[in-house]
Amino acid sequence: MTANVYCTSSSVGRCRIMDIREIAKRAKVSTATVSRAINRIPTVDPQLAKRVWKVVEELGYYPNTQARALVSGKTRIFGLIVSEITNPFFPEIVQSFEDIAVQHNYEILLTSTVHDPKRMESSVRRMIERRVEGVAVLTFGMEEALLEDLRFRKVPLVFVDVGPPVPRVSNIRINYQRGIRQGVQHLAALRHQRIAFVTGPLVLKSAIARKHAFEESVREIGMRVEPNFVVEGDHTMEGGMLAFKRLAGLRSRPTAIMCSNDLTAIGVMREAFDHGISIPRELSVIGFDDVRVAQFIIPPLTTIQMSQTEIARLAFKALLQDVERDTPAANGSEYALNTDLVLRKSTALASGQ
Amino acid sequence: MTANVYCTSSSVGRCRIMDIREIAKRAKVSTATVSRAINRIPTVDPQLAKRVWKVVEELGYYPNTQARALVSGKTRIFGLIVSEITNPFFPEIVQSFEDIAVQHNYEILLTSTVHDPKRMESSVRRMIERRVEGVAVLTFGMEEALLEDLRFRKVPLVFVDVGPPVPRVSNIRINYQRGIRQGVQHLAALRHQRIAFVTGPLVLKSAIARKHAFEESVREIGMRVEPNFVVEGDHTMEGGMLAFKRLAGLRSRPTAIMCSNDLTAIGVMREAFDHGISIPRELSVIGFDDVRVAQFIIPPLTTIQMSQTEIARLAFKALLQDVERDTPAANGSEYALNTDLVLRKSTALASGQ
DNA sequence: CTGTTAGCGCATTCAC
DNA sequence: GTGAATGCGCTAACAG
Repeated sequence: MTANVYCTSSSVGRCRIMDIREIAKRAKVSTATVSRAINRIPTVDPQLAKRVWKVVEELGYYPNTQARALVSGKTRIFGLIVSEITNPFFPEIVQSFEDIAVQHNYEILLTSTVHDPKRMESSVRRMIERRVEGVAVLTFGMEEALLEDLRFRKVPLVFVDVGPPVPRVSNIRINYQRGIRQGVQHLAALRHQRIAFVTGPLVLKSAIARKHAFEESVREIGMRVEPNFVVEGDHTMEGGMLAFKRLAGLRSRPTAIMCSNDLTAIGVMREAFDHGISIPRELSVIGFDDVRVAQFIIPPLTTIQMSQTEIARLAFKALLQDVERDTPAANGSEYALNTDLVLRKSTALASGQ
Repeated sequence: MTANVYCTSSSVGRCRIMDIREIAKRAKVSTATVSRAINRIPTVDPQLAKRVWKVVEELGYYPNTQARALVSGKTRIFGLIVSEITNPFFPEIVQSFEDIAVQHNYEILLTSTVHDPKRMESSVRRMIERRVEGVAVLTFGMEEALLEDLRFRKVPLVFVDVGPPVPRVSNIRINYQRGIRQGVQHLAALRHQRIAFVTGPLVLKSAIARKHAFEESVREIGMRVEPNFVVEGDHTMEGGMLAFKRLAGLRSRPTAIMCSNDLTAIGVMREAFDHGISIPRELSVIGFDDVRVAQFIIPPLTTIQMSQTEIARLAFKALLQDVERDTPAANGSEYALNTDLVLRKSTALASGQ
């Protein structure tokens, strides 16, 4: 394809890109016909359509999406708000989301809040300004105030895990209990009596939910949760290291540690290594998320999987459904997502027994 | 801020968002004045400006960027093409790039090629359709054909590392030699005689450049490169594992392995672990990139750092400069970026000596 | 089935 | 310093 442009003498050194009129002129049809041909409206005469496409190809013409959006009211952009793209949990989702978006001719407006309310606010503003047709919120529990601005504008929303049960908002509910129960029972079966849990930042609903799931799972099997064994982390590797230090300082140390996410687990393992503690021989560790790198660290991390691909798929589906429906839609849809333990090499029989 | 909208009876159940006319009406000024006020044109009467802003705030009005772009010809979008967002090297760049973009009121159109020529092509198409004002290409060496389409449309481009020296294209040249030489000399100082190198995919110019830098550095200190010790990887952890298997199968095994990127190094370490080989006691490993997780794996990875923040900063700067210049710009700018060894715990004295 | 026409929401001429 | 009018590139009525 030769991407031709034509230059007007008036525009010094600046070449005007083709517009629909130029295509129409060269194909000897009206602009309306060009528009129809390009949008593959079936009622257009195949002869003409072919002529149009020929010119389009020859000149490397690409419709101006801004103009298109302006008149049609459809921008074909979905917003994607994540807490931080540098958390390895998110890139997989972004990738999958993009894959699907490309298939559906949608574009993505990706913003991250970096846990900063100001950035959260600006994210929402950017979404509104660009007139996204829907927004997937993957912050796992930040301010719901933001939501109001979007909801008010009737922008379809899908929340992962933490969405409030308000009308017109879809939710992907995650069954934390299932995977975490599997983890706890796995450790119990390995004769661990002293199981610790490093939480995420407890301002996040998802972190609270995981903590509750842990406590519930422990109680289910007739054990009690030692308060000292539940320490707050922040879902970073540094936080995991800090948490381990606190745990290591205890008189009676845990023989197993479950973590609210994989980064935390990696930090815990790293700090344990610095303390000369061998994993899994002296300490069992279980993560959460199953980020890609989890299977490559040493030892490979036993963790609880939450399918990133599936999250992306469901989120996109929810948004697309809302957009394609012409009736305003009474209630958002609800999706459920399971979590499951995946066994690797970071757990073993409790040593002291 | 109360994001008011007004509903017309004609639009059943659908509320019209404010437009500039509605603001003008309520502020009792013309649309031109509203436009000027919003764009902070200094010649507008402060009284009127205040009146306009008051209404804007009250109604939660956000200008329609599509319309704005259409008339001004400026979309305020920069494209960012990466090879794959799931490679932990990129999220940091994306994050930094976004941070800067937000400051400058730019939006990012992020696309990944996933090493697929089709996706590369569609990336370029998406960029053109959305009329981005510039594109940063961080694929480290994919087809340059794509470039033509953009270059032809006079879209400012900045390449990292692999840009051809064509007019109107900026480049961020990376000094691989510097960091890799440091790595090689570090290993030599540790008395390693048998140093292997796991390359990236050799279709990538950046991978070739790293390999050359390695070979050159080895020769510089009077050693020769054992051909068997240079094996091709693919910049993934799986590739690293495979590469190590090949290296482990050699009669005379290397005592140190340098890798073309950190993922490869992590794969190598992982496979070495499976072979019961202890790092760094029996094998020294050096990575490249210094991704965040490198400092948290066990043992912490000695690697060659290439500042992701700096890459993002330079790329954005190059684009912005091109955009703000009104004269078409003869030649793109050239930037240089250094690489440096960062010592951690994955290297040690050669054991067999 | 095709062409003509009228906006989409805004920035930017021009008169005033 | 302000307002009325024009057009950015395209789609959707409508008329033919």
